[in-house]
Amino acid sequence: MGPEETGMEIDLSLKLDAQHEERTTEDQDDHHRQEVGKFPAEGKRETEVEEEAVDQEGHTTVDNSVCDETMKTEEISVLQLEMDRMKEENKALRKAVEQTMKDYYDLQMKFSVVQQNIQTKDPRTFLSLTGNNNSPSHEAQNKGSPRFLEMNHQTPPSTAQEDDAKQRHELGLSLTLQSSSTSQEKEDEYMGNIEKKEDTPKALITPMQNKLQRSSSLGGGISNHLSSPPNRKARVSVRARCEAATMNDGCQWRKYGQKIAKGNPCPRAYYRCTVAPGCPVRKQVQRCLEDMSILITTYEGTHNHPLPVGATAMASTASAAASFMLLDSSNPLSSDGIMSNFNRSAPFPYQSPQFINPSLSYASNLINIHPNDPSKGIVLDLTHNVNADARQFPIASSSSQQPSHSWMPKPLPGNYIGNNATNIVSDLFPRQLVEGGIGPKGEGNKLLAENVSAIASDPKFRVAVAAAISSLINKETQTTTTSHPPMAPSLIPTRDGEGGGTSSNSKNWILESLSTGVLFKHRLEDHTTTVVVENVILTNLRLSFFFFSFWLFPYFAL
DNA sequence: CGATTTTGACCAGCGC
DNA sequence: GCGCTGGTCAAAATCG
Repeated sequence: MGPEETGMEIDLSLKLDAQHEERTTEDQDDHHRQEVGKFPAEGKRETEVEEEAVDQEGHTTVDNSVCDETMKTEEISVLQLEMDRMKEENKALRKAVEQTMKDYYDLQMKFSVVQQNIQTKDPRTFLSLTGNNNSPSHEAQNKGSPRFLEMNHQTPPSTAQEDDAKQRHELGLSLTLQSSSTSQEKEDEYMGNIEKKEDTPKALITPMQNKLQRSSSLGGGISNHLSSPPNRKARVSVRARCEAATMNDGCQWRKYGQKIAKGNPCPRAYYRCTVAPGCPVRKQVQRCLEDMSILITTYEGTHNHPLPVGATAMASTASAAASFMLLDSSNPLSSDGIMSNFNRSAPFPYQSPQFINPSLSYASNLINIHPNDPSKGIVLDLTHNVNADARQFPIASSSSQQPSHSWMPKPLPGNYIGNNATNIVSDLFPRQLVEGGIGPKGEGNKLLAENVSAIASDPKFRVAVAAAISSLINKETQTTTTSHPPMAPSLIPTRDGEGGGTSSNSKNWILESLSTGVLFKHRLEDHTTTVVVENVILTNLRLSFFFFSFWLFPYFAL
């Protein structure tokens, strides 16, 4: 598995070989000494032997026995020479291996020192997806020196296709390293760092890979590449406006306790999952002190059962968020290389989002690691209302370099989460390209704006995206073209009577699954708008699934 | 009557 | 060691 193991294997085999060779050599030497007992010196050189033979020949009469003996001696000498040469070679190899091992351990030491330095600098981490944080509360939370988890899209599109499999393989490898480390020491170290009051038996915690696979079997499917993380409880807080006592997330919960927590007069309720007996998942529900309409739900743990359809997305989100937690560099795990691998192999859609487009402030309001206590996990903030605050659709266009459109014309009253979801979609696919067969620039912009608005509000687009992501995640990479995106009416809510059949605008979505992404073609009267969702999905299935489920979650939650 | 909720008791972790 | 706090347990109450 790991380099350590490989190294050990090599080392071991060579040592065995060496021992074997040495022993054989010694045996043969002994044998040689016994057979050719009259040679006084060990390892006598061939010339010397020959000389001696000649000397003997010169002084004795030709005798058959002597002749045989001489031939034998020559043969043995040749063998001995061969053995000497092999010994030398073996010595050199052993030196090389020792040097390699030494270098490896040196590097390992240096690496851990570097990791320690990084960790001691600032334990606070803020995970930002898109841009600046406009929320005052968030600004306050982010005071100090938060360390940004930059997940840049560093792979150029041209090489992305080629590197894709490699990258995923690499990611998988790094995760495998984590989950199946043979080093008991590392495991102990890790177990000491994770929540010490883990009351769930290890065996009960389902590896995320299995879980995601199960989830995907319900929600559209995800293939492999998701290696099991170590047994760490996922902990995700969701802030959402909700009038009811608890958010409907699709799972069955049973209340088992209630407490008045310090600092908040609203009681905190404790629930456990009752979908399957022994399911370790818990959730805590508490109203926000500042705004009683906000319900803070904290999920913890991993389901040990297939999820009800409605719960799939949320649970997947929790799982994926948990995997984000693993990327938190304050986490001991990341010191083993997940993060470095992740940075290398899992490019994030935005190039240093904080500095590229400050207006892309949305998702940073949505997802962050608990600012005061990273151990509390990830906070998904779904409470922000959507207003037309110049939220931009991050696209490039053939007719306009910087199109600026409000994403959704009107927020749906009382449906904050749904609106957010819509925006999430825009943030999820930042590399979308819209190529319109549009005329002059000004007019083009206008048309483009209309198109984009239409696209944004088209439930079919969501269906198409969902189907595409499902199929991609589910794949066996489909290279064939699928016309008319498969409908998933149960997943995507219809709005204003739309959905299901022909949409009101006679929109026609064509979905093509490309090796580098997904292509959506949309015919609106005489233009065809093409939306390409590139690479974002393919490059990192974990991220993609997180986004995917995050995007769909609000539909289930309502 | 079984499932669920309520609620006081209990326990463990943590800081002083 | 003690007190505080968060989390869980389990018996009683309630609900459908």
